[in-house]
Amino acid sequence: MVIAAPVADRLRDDILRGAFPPGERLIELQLTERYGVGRAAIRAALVELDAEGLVQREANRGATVRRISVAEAVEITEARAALEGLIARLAAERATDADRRRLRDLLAEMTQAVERDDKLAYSKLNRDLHGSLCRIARHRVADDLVANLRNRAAHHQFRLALVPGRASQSVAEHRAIVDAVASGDGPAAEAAMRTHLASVIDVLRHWEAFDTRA
Amino acid sequence: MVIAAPVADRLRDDILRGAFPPGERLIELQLTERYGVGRAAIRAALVELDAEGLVQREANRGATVRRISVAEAVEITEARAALEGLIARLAAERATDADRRRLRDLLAEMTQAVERDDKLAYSKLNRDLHGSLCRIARHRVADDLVANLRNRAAHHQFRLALVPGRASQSVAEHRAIVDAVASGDGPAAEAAMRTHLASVIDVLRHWEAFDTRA
DNA sequence: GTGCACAATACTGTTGACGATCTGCCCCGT
DNA sequence: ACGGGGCAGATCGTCAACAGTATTGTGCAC
Repeated sequence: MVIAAPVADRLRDDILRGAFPPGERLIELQLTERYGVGRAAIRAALVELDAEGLVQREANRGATVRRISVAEAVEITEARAALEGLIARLAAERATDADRRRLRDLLAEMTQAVERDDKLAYSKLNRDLHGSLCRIARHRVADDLVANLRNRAAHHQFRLALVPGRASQSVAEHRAIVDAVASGDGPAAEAAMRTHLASVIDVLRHWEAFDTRA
Repeated sequence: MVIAAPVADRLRDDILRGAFPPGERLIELQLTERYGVGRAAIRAALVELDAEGLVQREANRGATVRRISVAEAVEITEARAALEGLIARLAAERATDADRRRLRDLLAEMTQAVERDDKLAYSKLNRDLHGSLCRIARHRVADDLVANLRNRAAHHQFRLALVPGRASQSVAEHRAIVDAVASGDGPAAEAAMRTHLASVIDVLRHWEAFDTRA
């Protein structure tokens, strides 16, 4: 976390980009070869990612990439709503004029991305916007927690971007957030962020009903 | 975290109960003797507690018990307010009749503890009440995050209980929370929980102004 | 007395090997 | 054919030893 742990960072990136799908076994000796470090370093990285909730370790059975059920993704998003609500409120109170301009620029780019139907760019801009709010809010504790929660649900977030019609609704919700932050209205920003994530939860719940049948 | 790591648990308990004060160096060889395990196990425990934010590790310089500034305790409590607000709301929606009775019993005991001026019992009941709400809310993700945040700020929480007149105000705030949860009013429970933690933050901020002078 | 180079110390970081435990498979009996 | 016991392979958990790095203490020049 604090100490430079390049191995954990690389492994985390690989898991998030899908190099190791959920449920995949993470065998220490294989990782040793892949990253060119000793088993002790791999072990430390696995303990760290276990604490982050990205991998699961069982005694004498090794580590696997943690599977996140839809129900758990809902919980994660609920927690995100609470914390990002706080962040949005603080961002509204602390944003400088430059910050406000930057948020509006990001929103404009998002709108264009939706018009171009460029899901990849939209997904990136989405992350940028949430990341910018975190930076503006200057709240280390909440930032770290939210970053972790986002990582945990990353797979489901990716799936979300592919839902037809989702992007246009999402951009409208983000517009409400940006408007509230730009006008310095903390409570409105918090409410808008909660509304946004509540709509994400709605989509997830929809899947839950569907997936449990399949 | 998931795996049985008795060493990390014991070390965490020892840190929380003050056996290792903030800033204390945690030397691996000494911990080896204290807990009767090899250095590898100690190392894993330190990585785990580092990820939890309880200890700080620096490259080639070892681990120390993390010092939590008052400013950081404020941030931690702000994040707690957001998450425990969610928990209180869910608890209000999900509490059974037995849960409601139990909460009222705890509140009655807290009132008596304040009348007896029994700060130790009050502190324990305080933890029990928050813990009960977490259990009732049945929200694993938020529970885990809150438990971690509480641990991180444990020292400041302890100091809080010693402020004169604090207990009577605190019990009034808890009464508002319990009343809202018992009557099944989710939004009111969330608001009451936020009010409670906002008053905790007020006390912390008071210290901040005082401590930075000293 | 003070500042600096240098050596001694203490501790961490890493490696390699060994024993313990679990999993999958084969063989055998029914 | 099917189920259970045992064997072999794979993998984790642990330990001891070595190398590398930061810190502390000492002596010397000024």
